[in-house]
Amino acid sequence: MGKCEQCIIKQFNALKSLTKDELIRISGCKSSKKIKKGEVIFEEGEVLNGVYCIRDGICKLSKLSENGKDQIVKMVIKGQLLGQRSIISGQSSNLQAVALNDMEVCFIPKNEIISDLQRNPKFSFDVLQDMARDLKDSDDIIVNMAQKTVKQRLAEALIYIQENFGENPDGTLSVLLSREDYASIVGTATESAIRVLSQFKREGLISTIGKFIKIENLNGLKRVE
Amino acid sequence: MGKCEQCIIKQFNALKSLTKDELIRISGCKSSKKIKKGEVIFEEGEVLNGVYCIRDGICKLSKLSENGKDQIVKMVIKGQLLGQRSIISGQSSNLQAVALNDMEVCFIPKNEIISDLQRNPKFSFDVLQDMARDLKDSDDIIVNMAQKTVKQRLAEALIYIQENFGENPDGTLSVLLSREDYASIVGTATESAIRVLSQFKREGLISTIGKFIKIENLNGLKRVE
DNA sequence: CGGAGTCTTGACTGATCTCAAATTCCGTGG
DNA sequence: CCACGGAATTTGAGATCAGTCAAGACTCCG
Repeated sequence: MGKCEQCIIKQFNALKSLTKDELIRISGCKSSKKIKKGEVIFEEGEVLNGVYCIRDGICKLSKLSENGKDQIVKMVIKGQLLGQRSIISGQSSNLQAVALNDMEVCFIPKNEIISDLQRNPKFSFDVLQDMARDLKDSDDIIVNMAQKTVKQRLAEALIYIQENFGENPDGTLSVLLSREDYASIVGTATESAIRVLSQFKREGLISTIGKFIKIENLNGLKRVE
Repeated sequence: MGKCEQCIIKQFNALKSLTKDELIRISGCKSSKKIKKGEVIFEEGEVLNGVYCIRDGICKLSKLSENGKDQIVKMVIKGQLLGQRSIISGQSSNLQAVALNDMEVCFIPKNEIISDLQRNPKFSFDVLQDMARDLKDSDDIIVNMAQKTVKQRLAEALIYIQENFGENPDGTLSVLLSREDYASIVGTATESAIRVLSQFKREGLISTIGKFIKIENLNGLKRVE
């Protein structure tokens, strides 16, 4: 099992602010896990006993709305922490986490994290900054959901995915999402998402290679109204 | 000018976790301010030099969307802190703050807050918990915006306002909002908000006393589909 | 008694949802 | 290697929801 002190992944999240001693202690009680595509990491309402440090892969965080549809609220990627919010607030998770591809994660028990939060102000401030960023992102999403059309939201989602999750050698988006996932991100019916994607394709804004989507005209997508 | 050490308002926010010495220091450099209804506390994009502790009144936090409409993201009430997110992330504010009624606030300079955050883990953890709660609220709002109808969202907004901001002796909602404000909360056109409110009134779910709204049938509102 | 601003209602248009019916894709078993 | 069945995707058509524009009513204030 790897050692946290030497793990490069921590550079990308708040764990980098822990001291060497703290990392060694965490290293001793963490557990590594492999999670397969489609597997549930935790359920909505589940009490989390720790946080996950994502070493590889991507997962979606979603919430079931009263009308029975899933809404994807956030996607978490390699390098980031998962479950911090629930651990900090002490509440059960308000979201479900599902792997979007094969993942490798390290599970760090709740007590370790909490005690570091209360003892290491630098670490705690770092987590605070992460959450401040998340909060700003959420505000933006709220405004988009409330004020923009499905077409605009889908265009922005595609751009966001390309910019944040990267692309394959052939230029296609590296994250493979079903049409239903796209609909869940945008907050619309699956058929509506499909229709808009078809339209983008007809207009030459995107193309498809197998099941993968490739952005052909970034500026065009940005200008969608 | 009042002393923070003795101020009861701090019971309701993270400032309660500061030590007596820290409070005395803050008390020495804070400034009290009165803000009139409708006045702008800070603009979107403005760099904040501190946080506001709200001693009395309510304000709305909104963001201008690209289509020119304001979206209210959150309302902040007596007892809560305003501007923490921007101070922590070090970014300019992503929201505009406008007083919804006459307010009394204390302004605490940025440096004081930051230094306390970095030195007092209990305070820092408290702020962390506040933000964790805000984040959960935001998730819920995203799902509602994406999946619920205008009618449902407006019904929930009315219930939220009653539960969180209280009511006048005659049972009307104590916060007086314009129809445009309601539309901005729900994320819809002013006319749509008006129409739905009229409908609620016809159906006996709410009534109006002057410009004030009174909830007549709470269960009815909860059952709106 | 005028505005100016807010509120209300009507009529129309466009966006989105839903239900239904093809069509394509893909893994499994023969 | 191919046929088959189920799932995902695509398209169509009609119904519903919500946005826009326009006009009139109401309120507040000087």
